[in-house]
Amino acid sequence: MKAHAVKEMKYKATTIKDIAKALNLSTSTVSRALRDSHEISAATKQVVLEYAARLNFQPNPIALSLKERKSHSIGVIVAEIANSFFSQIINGIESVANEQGYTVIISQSHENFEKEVRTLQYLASRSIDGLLISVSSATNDLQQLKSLHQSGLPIVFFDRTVEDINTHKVVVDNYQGAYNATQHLLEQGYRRIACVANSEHLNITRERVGGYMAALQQYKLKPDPKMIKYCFHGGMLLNEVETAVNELIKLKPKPEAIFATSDKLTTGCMRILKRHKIAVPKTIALTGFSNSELIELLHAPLTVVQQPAFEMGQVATELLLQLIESKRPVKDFKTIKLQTRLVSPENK
Amino acid sequence: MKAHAVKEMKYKATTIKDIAKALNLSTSTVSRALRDSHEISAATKQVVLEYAARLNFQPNPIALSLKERKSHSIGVIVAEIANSFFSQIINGIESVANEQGYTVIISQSHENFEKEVRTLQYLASRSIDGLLISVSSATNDLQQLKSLHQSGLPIVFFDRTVEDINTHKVVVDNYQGAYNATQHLLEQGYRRIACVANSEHLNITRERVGGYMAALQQYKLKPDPKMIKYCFHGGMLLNEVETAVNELIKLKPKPEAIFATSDKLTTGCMRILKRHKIAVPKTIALTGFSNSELIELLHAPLTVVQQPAFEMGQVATELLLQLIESKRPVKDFKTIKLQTRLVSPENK
DNA sequence: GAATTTTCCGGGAACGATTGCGTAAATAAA
DNA sequence: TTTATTTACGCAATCGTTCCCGGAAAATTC
Repeated sequence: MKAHAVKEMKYKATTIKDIAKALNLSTSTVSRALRDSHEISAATKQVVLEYAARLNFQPNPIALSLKERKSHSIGVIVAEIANSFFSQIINGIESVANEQGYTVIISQSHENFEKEVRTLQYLASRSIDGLLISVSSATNDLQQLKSLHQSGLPIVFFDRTVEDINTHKVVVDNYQGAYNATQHLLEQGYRRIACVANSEHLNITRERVGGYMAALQQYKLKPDPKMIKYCFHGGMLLNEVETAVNELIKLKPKPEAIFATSDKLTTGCMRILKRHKIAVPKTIALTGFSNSELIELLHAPLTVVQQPAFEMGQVATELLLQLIESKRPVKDFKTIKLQTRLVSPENK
Repeated sequence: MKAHAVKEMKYKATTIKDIAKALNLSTSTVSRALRDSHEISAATKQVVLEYAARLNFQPNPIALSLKERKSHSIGVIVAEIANSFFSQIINGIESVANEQGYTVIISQSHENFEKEVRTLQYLASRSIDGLLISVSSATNDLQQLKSLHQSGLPIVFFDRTVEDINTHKVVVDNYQGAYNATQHLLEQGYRRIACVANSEHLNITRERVGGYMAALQQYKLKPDPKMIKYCFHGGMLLNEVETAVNELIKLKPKPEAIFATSDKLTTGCMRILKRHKIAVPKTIALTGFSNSELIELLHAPLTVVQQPAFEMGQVATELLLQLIESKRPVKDFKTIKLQTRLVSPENK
C-alpha cells in the first residue's frame, strides 16, 4: 500500500521549506543562510549549507521568476536554423546568454509572416525578458512588433532590421559586401551581371542591391531592371528561384554572371543552373552571400561574401542584456555595423 | 514628477487582480470565469471575458507553472544545430511540441562531455518537464543522466542512445543503412573499402560499423582493422579526420573507397581528400551518412545514407509528451526503429 | 409558507522563494 | 545597574494563479 503510493508519486524537488523543517529553522533563515546574509550566524550558515548540499538543493527558478518578475529567458526569431548563417548567429547568442544565466528560446519563422506573428505572440505569452529578431522576408506589417516594443519589451534587431522601430540594431555593411562581390565579378571581366535578390521588403535587400548597382555604375554600366529578380520567400521555395533564373537565362543577351544576395539564394541558383546543365562559372559565373561551410566543396568553387555571424549574435545579445538589465529606460540606441569578408576558394 | 515616475516604470502586464478590481469581483470569480467554470453565471462570464479580451489579458505562465509544478518546457540536447541532420530533427521536435503548448529549449554539446554535463545540469535547474537527448560522441560517463532519470525526469533518447537507461528510444536502422551503403560500393566494383567512423562510445558507431563489416563478409571479404578509423570527436575537429584519412591513404595497397559513418565525417573526408587533390570517386570513392541539402551540389556527387530526421524528431517528442502527461509511471518502454534511404545523385 | 436545493460568488490557503519589519537575547556603553 | 546597541532569528506579505470551502440569495419542492 505504502509502496504503491510511492511508486505513483512523481518526483518532487527539495524546497527551502523542507530544509527549514528538517533543521527546525524558519524559511527566512534558510533563505538568508543560502544567500550568505550577514544576519545569519556562521554556525547556522554552515548547518544549512551542508544540509542543502547534501540534498543537492536547487532554488526553484520558477518561484524566483515569479518573485522577480523576470523569466531569465530571451526569445530569438530567425528564418530557419537549418541555415549556416543563422545557426552561427545562434551559437554567438548562446555563448553570451548562457554566460549570464539566460535561457534562449529559439524559434523559426520559415520566412512566413503568419508563422512569425504566431511565434511572436507565443514568445510574448511565455513572458520572455527580451527579444532578438531577424524578421522574415515576408514581413510587411510591423503592428505587432511595434506594440510589443511600445509595451516595453526590450528588442534588438540583427541582420534584417526594420527602420521605424527605434532600438539597438546589429547589421553588416551590406552595401559594401555586395559592392565587393560585384566588383570581383567585374574585375574578372564579366559585364552583364544579373542579380537574384531577396524580398524587396527587407532592408538588407535594398542595401545589397544598392551595392550591386553602385559597383556596376563604377564601371559605367547601367543597371538593367530586367536583370534584377526578387524572391519574396527568399529562396525558401525553390521554384521561386527557378522562375527567377529561368527568366534571366531567357534574356538576350544572356547574363554572364549572377550575384545572389543571400545564402539560400546562392545555393538555390547553383541548384537551378546545375539542373539546366549550365556550367559555373564557364557559361554563367556565380557569386553571392553565404556562410555555408560546404562552399569549398561545391562543384564550382564560389567566391562568396561571408558575414561575421557568430560575432553578430554575440554583439546583439550583449546589447539586449544591457537593455534588460538597465535600471532606467534606455534612450539612445545604437546601430552596430560589422564588416563582411570576400572569400575566394584560393584564400580559404 | 508624475510623468517622470511613469517614464521610469517598466511595463507590467495586466493580471487577474486588475480585472477583479476593475469589475468589482473577486480573483476567484475572474479566474473561474476565464476558465469557463459552470459556477459562474453567463452574465458575469461575458463581462469578464470581454474586459479581458479588451486588455489582451494573458495568464502569467510563470505563476501557472509554479502552481502546477510544470514548466511546460522540454530540453533538447544535440551535438550541434549547425548540422542538417540535427536541425531537421529540431524542426520535427518543434512541430509537435509547439502544437501541444510546450516550449523547446535547445542546447548543444559540441561533442564535448563537460559541456554536455553543464548543459544537462543547467536544463535540470531550469526545471524542464522532460528531456530529448542524443548524447555527445565524447560521453563515456552516464552518472548524471542516470541520476536524473532515476529522480523521475522523463527522458527520450534519439539517434545516439545509451543502452543501460531504460526509457523510450527513437533510432534508425543503422546496421541496415551502413550495410546498404557498403553494398552499393561493392556493387560498383570497389573491394578495398575503408571506414571512417565516429567515436567507439556511440552505439550508432558500433551498429554502423557492424553493417559495414557484414556487407564485406557477404562478399567474402575479411574486414581489416587497419581500414577502420575512429574519430573520438565525431569529426568536430577536422584534424582528427585528417589523421584518419592520412593513415588510410598511406596503407599499401590504398583503399579504393571510404564509407563514413556520419554527416560531419562524410564532408570531413571530402575536405581532406580535396586537399590532397585525390579525385572522388575516381581515385577513391566516398559514401556515407548525410542529411545535408547541399550534397547534390558537391563537386563529387555522393551517394549517401539519408535519415528521416524530421520524423525522428516528431516521434521522439510524441513519446516524451506521453511520458510527461501520463498520470501513472510508464513501465514498458519502446524503441522505435525508422528506416534510412540510400540516395544517389541520379534518383534525387 | 417553510424547507430544501441550486446557483453564484468571495475568502483564503497554496505553489517556492525573497525581504521588510519586529523582537528577544546578548553585548556594549553610560 | 541602567540604557543603548548589536546579533540572530521569525512572522508575514508578496509575486499571479488555482481551487477547496463556506455561505447568501434565489429557485425549487412539498
